[in-house]
Amino acid sequence: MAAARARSGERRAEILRAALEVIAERGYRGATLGAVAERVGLTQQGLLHYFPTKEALLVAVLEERDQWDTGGGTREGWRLDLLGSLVDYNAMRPGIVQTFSALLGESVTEGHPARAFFTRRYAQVREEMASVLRAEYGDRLPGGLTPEQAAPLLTAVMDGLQYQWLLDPESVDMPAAFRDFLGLLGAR
Amino acid sequence: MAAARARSGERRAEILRAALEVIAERGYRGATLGAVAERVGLTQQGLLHYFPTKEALLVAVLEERDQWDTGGGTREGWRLDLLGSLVDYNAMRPGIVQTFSALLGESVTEGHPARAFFTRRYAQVREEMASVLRAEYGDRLPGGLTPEQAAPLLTAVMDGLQYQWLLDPESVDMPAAFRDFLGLLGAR
DNA sequence: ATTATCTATAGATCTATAGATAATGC
DNA sequence: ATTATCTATAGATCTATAGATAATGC
Repeated sequence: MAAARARSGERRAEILRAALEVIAERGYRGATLGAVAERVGLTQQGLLHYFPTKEALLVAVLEERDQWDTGGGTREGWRLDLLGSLVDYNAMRPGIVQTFSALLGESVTEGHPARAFFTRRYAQVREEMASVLRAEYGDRLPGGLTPEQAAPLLTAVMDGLQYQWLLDPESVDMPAAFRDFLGLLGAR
Repeated sequence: MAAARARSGERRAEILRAALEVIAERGYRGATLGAVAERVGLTQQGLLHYFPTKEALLVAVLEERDQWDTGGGTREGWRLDLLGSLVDYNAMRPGIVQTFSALLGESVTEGHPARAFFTRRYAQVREEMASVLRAEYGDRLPGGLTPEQAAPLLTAVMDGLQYQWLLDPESVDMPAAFRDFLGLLGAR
């Protein structure tokens, strides 16, 4: 069959895309291998040929998502004014934001396979944020905080706004609110 | 049996406590009626005598939790300096925070029974926060934002810090970080 | 009578394993 | 040979319904 001509790498990418959608809709625990398989025209058992367990599929989704989040590059090179644009960009991708937010919420439950991933990720994001802030402002921001104090707040605002926005996009202007916060950090 | 002497109201309260624990550990979708029942020494079918469906149990948990969150009273009467204490208090109740955070995360998925609850709740919390801020500062906070601009940020910081703290309590001093943020809002 | 619980069980799912079959690449 | 898929199926669960039994409150 012509469709079967797709190389293995493409098939895996298709599956990851489908998994991202299904997780956005139902979370990881609520997602089923069957639902993901159906979206790519495979049986559930056919899908297990590419990812041997449901957990392996989640891990692959997380690894890919972490790259997307940084726009392909590292967060290392970021500048503060790019953060606002990142939030603009996220506001155009509700599906991705929803996958991420659903997984973050689930990850605090016991034995969740994404827990270690998120713990590690946040430690890293806080460090990178602090370093971006230090590059911009030095050891003390105009608002009075140190980069290390501001970093967890910056991260918290991004995540917290995402939930409010996902639940009620009409009422919450996520990018504007985030810029308000950036203004607060940088106001002298 | 002596244990059977507990009145129906007490039994329901026991079940709600157990449900809160199980949801903290596994989320709503991951929680099973059997696990909740076991904790109160009932069979799964016995539990369904008190709450006819799993969803009815969740709704009851949410209603009770919303009261706890306000410390028993309304949020209406709050003053800004009490918010810091609320976060101190939350830092002593990781189980409750975890239940709440797990449900919030799940609630953005499709058809989740807590979704309407959270949407309503956040609209209300933003209004109440704005009104607290207006009572304290008038139409413009020292940091330069209006109460309506600051309210979603305040809410976002609380929620976002909770996730970072649940994932890594050693690395995140949630109450201190929240006070840093309050300082930012109120700094002239 | 009503309330509290239990046993039995139907009816749905879900993940993962086993093993067959067909196509692809040497 | 290896890769891609499929059918069959084992083995676990899970929610919810039906109906019995025992205790409680009039």
